[in-house]
Amino acid sequence: MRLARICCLDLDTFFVSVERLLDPSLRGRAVIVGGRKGGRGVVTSASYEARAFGVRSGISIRDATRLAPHAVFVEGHMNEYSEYSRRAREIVERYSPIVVAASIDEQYIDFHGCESLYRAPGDADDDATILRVVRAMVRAVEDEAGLPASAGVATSKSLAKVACGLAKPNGVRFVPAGAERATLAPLPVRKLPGIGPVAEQRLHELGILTLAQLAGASDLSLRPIFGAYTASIRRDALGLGGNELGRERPAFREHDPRGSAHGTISNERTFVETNPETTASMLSGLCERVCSRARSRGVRAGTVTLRLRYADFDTITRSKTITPTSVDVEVHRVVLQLYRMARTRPLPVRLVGVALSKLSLEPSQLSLATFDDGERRAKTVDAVRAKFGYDAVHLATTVRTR
DNA sequence: TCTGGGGTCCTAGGACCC
DNA sequence: TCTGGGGTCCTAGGACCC
Repeated sequence: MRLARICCLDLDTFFVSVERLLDPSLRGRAVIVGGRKGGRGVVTSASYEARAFGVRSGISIRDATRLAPHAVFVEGHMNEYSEYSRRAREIVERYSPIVVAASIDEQYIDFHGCESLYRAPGDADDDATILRVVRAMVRAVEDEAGLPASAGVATSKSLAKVACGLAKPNGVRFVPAGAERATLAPLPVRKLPGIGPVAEQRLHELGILTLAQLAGASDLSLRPIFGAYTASIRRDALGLGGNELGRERPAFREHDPRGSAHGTISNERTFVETNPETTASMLSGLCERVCSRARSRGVRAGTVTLRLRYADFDTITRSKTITPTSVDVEVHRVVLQLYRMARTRPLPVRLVGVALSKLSLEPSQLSLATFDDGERRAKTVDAVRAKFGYDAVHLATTVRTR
């Protein structure tokens, strides 16, 4: 028997909320996080007052400036966001032991089996119990961490997220077992997680506008759009998706002492290329950054990828499989090699990026003898940085520009 | 919508091996 | 020298999410 026990909790306009905690004078005003007024970059979070003027996450700061010139523009405080995210999570963990962070402002909570723990005389049934508890949890996040939140509760992870979207702002939406299909049917296809602008466009071309139409479409018509996802997209459109919470996002386990060999470590920078030296220095700095992060996670990279975006936005990647390493100079050597291969057009670049993947765990920290000279040098750099800060040491090829 | 930065996962062709 | 077919790895690109 499926029960509505999966909860998606999302912090409303999270970055804006934190900025308002740091500076209470921002309350009630149009606030846009992402960059200085009129500058480069995109909006990462906009208050509802700013949204009233058409400002959305993802649009350029320039456009946001045009739409809402009266708004307060802030660049953002990433370290504070992580700290507040952690606080919200601690509160949520009091309500269920099964919590998975999907991003800095979104968590999934499994309440299966929690009914008897929370049952109270006034509750009409177990659903009522869970709904009451979720409301209390949302209130606690708001009261104790100062962060307004919304929540959706449903039988599957996908529908819980959709329900959370319907609950915004600052609400709770409960979709009981049996009501899944009716809840999803009238919604535009774009509301379903996994359907982005490209799939939306292609579905529209087929005359498929709602999730009811999507659920009824033939496999043959959906295959070219969703490929391997076809079956799961259809299940989600019917509200029959799975109730597993999935993996914790690795970005939140950077300093996990156990280490995680999963995923990718990447850094990229958009900049104005004034001369070849700026680009060379940028690449060197990115290599240092990703390698430092790899070492802090206790992993080595088996693949190095260079990413390069030209001024016309054409983006290419070049990658190379290597003997696993986390040593800056070794990664840097490969990156320069890839850069020489990739940089073929006579156009300025606007972005460079370095990614490490095919990660493998380092041997035990105790056996220092297993590290080669490069690795021992890198560990010394890490020790110096731990004491004096990241910028205390750099490769000679990384020229400080700030 | 003239477009930041961090990720995940899928596709598809070619190399290489058996 | 030409002929299969399958498996796996590597590489490049792209959709999507927050």
